[in-house]
Amino acid sequence: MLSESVKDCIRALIYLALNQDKEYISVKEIAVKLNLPFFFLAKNIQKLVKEGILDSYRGPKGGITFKKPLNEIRILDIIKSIDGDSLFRKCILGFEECSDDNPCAIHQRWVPEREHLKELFSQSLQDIVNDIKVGKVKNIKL
Amino acid sequence: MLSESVKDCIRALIYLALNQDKEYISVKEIAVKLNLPFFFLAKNIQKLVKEGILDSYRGPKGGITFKKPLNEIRILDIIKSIDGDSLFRKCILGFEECSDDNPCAIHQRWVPEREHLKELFSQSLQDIVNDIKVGKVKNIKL
DNA sequence: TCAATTTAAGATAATTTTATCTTAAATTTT
DNA sequence: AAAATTTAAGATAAAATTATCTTAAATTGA
Repeated sequence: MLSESVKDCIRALIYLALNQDKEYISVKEIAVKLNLPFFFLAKNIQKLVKEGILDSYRGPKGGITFKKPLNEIRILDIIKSIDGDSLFRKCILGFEECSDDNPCAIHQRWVPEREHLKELFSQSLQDIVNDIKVGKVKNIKL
Repeated sequence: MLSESVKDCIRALIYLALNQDKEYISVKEIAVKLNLPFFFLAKNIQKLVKEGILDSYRGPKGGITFKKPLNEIRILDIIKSIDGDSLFRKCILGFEECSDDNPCAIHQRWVPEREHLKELFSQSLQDIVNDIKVGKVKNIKL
């Protein structure tokens, strides 16, 4: 469903969102705290920097921080930046051209589900942070 | 979402379901008609034979046929046979242990969606064939 | 029986994804 | 200025997925 890269990045950004007090947080710290492979995470984080979701700063005291407010960063944006948007756009059976007029055998049942998925991932980091901070969800895994 | 193998198999089985008049249909015929790579399809079809979804018969006039009635073969069964059931069972962020008591940050929102997906794929080949034969869906791509 | 056809099984190869490493550049602290 | 820290970029490697091929076994029909 989601690639390893995306999963890592989502976790990293939730961690970052929950620790926004400091100016910059190093990728190293995130990798250690979340037990993620540093080099792999660093490479994927770079993509989010290029996409304009994160800002980065080198040197000691350097690290990454958000470039946008949390409520403007959706899980969907993270997924699109890393994996692309094919999951929310393409035919479930892989047909290049599959539409209402020219549907695959599952099209009419799949399209609403696809929209449903898109909605789910439209939750923002702010939404997630709220769930956690309000205590709606406890013993959260990061 | 779904592997190439699964997509090919679903398409192949829908084709098979729509052409059940003959006793056996060769994998070759399906591969040609659906423009699928023969060797790849043949290998994956073998798994469905082993899973008890299909029967096969060698030699000229040989091929494959269903081992169960169409209403007992769900898309879910095809997916499980080829890709496994992790999509419908595992945590969206990849945590091995993620439950209501010990959830990841997206758990509570993901679980209902996962159930929704499972329901979608619980449609049987018979359901799909009905949609097509009743003319509910036209210009279908196979 | 023999040739043709078709699945069975597994070896091999190509591609993509995931993971790791190396070097460089920027920045801070001493 | 020098040392330490951290991201940047891209090379390299490992693993998983996808694709192809080869040989064998079974079956049919001439």
